[in-house]
Amino acid sequence: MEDRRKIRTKRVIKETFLDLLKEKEINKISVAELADRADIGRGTFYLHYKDIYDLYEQFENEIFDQLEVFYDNKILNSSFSNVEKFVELIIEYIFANKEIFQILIGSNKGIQNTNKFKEFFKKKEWELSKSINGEVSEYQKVESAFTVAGVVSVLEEWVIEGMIISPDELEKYLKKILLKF
Amino acid sequence: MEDRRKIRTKRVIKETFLDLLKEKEINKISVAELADRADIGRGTFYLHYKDIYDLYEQFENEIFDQLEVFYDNKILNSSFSNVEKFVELIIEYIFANKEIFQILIGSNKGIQNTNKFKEFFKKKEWELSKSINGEVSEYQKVESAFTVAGVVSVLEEWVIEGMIISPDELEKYLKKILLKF
DNA sequence: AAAGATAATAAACAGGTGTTGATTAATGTT
DNA sequence: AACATTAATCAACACCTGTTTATTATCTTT
Repeated sequence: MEDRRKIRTKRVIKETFLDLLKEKEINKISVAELADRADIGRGTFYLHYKDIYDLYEQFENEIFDQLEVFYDNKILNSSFSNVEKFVELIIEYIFANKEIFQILIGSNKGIQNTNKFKEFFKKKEWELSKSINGEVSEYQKVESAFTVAGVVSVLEEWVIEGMIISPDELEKYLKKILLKF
Repeated sequence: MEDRRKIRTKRVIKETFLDLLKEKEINKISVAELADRADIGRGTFYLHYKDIYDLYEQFENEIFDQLEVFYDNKILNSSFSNVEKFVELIIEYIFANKEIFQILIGSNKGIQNTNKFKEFFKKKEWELSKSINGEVSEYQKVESAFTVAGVVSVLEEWVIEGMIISPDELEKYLKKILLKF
């Protein structure tokens, strides 16, 4: 996967896709229109992606891979790794990349919900709790599902509503809530 | 809206749709196939619904309207109205109608997320908190978004995973969590 | 620089979408 | 029972989908 043509094509597809996402919801975007705008043959699109949603997913995956790299690097240099640190870092990253998250989460509305956010937090939550507890009780599983969904939903609503309150404010609130657990 | 033909047509469409949902995911269901199976003209479908997702939404709305009727009736005969009672009633209702919720939430996976569940809980949560607090602080809003998402997600995962733990067990866990707030 | 590999293309395919207009049939109202 | 309303149907429309085929262009390797 180092052929220049592939790289160029995928790049122009992603760029055009982002432009279109700014204009309309994902379910209104057709492969035909995208290919036309990107000046590639329609069939070429299918050489790289199953359909528009597949393109969306791969795009989303790339963003969250980047988020993970950022998180893992920062957390290594941190003396203590806990949920508080997680909240800090994630909020920092989202705020620094607000445009992309607004497009991603915004277009998410109305359709689709693999919910990468939830998956990501679940994974990190598990990595944290693994190091602490050996066995996990049924109750702990439910509690964990609860907090994960809670944090993710708060973050999502914060982004969707245009980040009206400051990152610091949000961080304070989330930490206060998580103190209860 | 009392024309027998309309009622009959919408009924057969909904029945056929449910059958199809048991067989495949919603994004694999075409209007053509549905119309064919239901023995109606394809154009007739569009007399009643915008597309398959519109049909899904209207169907979902009907289910949640029924849930609301159930809830409101029960809560009236209850001496105290609080989050605990909410949890009890919702779990009872979902469990009593598990087939429909499994199809609804199951087909939800992979696509779509208006999330009627969340909307419903939000609404009820607001009705409850309205009667208690006059002003709502920014923190309270965040806390409320957190608990709503938490409860809904726990319920959804319970349904998707096949309701492995008993309704009583789940109720106990959720109440224990909500005690913290 | 030439050869072999592979990505991009255009054209055609059967099928689906959502809409329209003309026609037929069923329904509610008087 | 006759009439006006309105639902259902059918065929046709332009357009989109996902796949395949043969052909051309562009890359990587040697």
